[in-house]
Amino acid sequence: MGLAELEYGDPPEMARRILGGTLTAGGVVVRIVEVEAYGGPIDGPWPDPAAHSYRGQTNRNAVMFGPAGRLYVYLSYGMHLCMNVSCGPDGTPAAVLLRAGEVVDGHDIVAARRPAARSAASLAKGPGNLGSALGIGLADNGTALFDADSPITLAMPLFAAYSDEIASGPRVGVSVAAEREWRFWIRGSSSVSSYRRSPKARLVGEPEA
DNA sequence: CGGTGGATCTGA
DNA sequence: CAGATCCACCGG
Repeated sequence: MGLAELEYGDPPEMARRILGGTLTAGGVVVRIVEVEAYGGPIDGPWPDPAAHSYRGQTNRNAVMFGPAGRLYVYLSYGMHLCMNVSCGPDGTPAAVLLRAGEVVDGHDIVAARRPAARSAASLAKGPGNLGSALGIGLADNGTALFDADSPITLAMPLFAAYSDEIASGPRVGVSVAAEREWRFWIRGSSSVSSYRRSPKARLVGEPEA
């Protein structure tokens, strides 16, 4: 069963549902322990100025405007490939950014890809490292994650994490809508990335320095 | 802390 | 077209 067969919730709800799910790609299995929710354009149900889709559809973000359960890959800061799962109905962009995971299988493969990792817990810690751990490329953009024949698949958790196991806070690196607590992680996981507020982050109405 | 790095978007 | 921006990471 994929996202499309479930009833849709708002992006934070979909983000919570994905927590604890497992991503599989080329012999590597990762359990997702940290995510962020992103909405869409100003005239949609979840206006979100921090979302790539906020200013409308472009060639890069087109996947988020399609059906749910597809992988949206983008290049961040010129060097890191980050992964999102589209989670809105077809035509209504919303996405969940996959920020960190615990490597469940394929440690050797990941270790070879991530020589800089200093511990097992940091192999897929942080969105760029997660993409690197799974060997994701821009060519994987658009992959149908709930198609068993896809090279990359996402399995939803059999049981949703209890809400007292999930913590939330402001999104990382987001300079607008910083008051919105749309980042979720599994409390106690050592693979959750360390929080860094965007250097430019301001709450709505907060005066400019 | 600073250096690194490239696709993408915006507005001339 | 050039310039600004961007949902980071690493080493020191």
